[in-house]
Amino acid sequence: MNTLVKTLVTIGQAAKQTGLSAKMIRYYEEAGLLLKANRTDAGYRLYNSQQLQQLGFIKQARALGFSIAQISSLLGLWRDPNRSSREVKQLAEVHLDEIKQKVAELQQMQKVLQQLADSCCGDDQPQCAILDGLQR
Amino acid sequence: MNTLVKTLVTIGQAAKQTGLSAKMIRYYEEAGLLLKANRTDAGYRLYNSQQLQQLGFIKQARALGFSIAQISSLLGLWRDPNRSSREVKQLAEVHLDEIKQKVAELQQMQKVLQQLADSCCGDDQPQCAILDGLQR
DNA sequence: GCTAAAGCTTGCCCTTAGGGTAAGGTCAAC
DNA sequence: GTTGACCTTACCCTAAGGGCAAGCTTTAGC
Repeated sequence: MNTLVKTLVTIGQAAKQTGLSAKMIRYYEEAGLLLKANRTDAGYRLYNSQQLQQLGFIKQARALGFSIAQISSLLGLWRDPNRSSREVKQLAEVHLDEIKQKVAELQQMQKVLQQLADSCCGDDQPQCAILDGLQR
Repeated sequence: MNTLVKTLVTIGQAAKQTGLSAKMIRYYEEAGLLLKANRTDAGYRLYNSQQLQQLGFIKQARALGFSIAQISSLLGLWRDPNRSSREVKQLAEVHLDEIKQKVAELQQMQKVLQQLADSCCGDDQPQCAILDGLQR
């Protein structure tokens, strides 16, 4: 028994282990985030532990709202031993600004909508402050 | 001169007056928010002031983040003299909850990402807390 | 050894709310 | 009469996958 044998798993196993769907994994490969996976003679994709780790990286990055394009850049830096953390931080801060922007927009919507809702009686009458507010 | 003549405008004029694009107006018509617009003999769409008002309504609602489907419901209530403001308020509060949900998700992302960025030196070295955090 | 179920493959259409472009008809000004 | 601005429909594109179908492979049970 060779302990150096890499344990290879099919896409379904990889999905289970990473918490992604098989569809996502194929999509990430097609999008160029992952190198083309090795295949069995029958054409089944096989993943080793390093590739599983990459998939985990992608999952975490997606969970933080990074786009596929941004993750592509992040992975490039991740793999690059000559990277500077400055580059990574720049990418992160660009995304952070995007998030802050979206939060601000949504909060503005929320504020206006809340005001409209608060001034609407919500009773049986047709008169409605929300509709009036939208008509303006 | 008949002051009752309805002033009709083409789609380009309607776009200018409402701040929408002609493409949006056609899209809203196709999506069923608007009745099919009247046409000139040449097939140009024509809008009267009531239709312009509806377009304004749609624009306000979109600005508050309502989806096309939600706006369809809102317009239905708007046109219905027998509506109750309760129904309108319910729709608004559903959407308000969606917004609050999104804000919460984004703020959670923001928080985590900010922590990672704060712990990243952002210098010339390859060691990077952000990449480490994503790898986890 | 046979068969059924589960797993894998590719390919296609669907989602939101429009943007972009093309090919062609129409209108107004010069 | 022609040029330029405006209008029409039709088609493809976006982001990040989900869902489904048809067909091949592997595995489990008998």
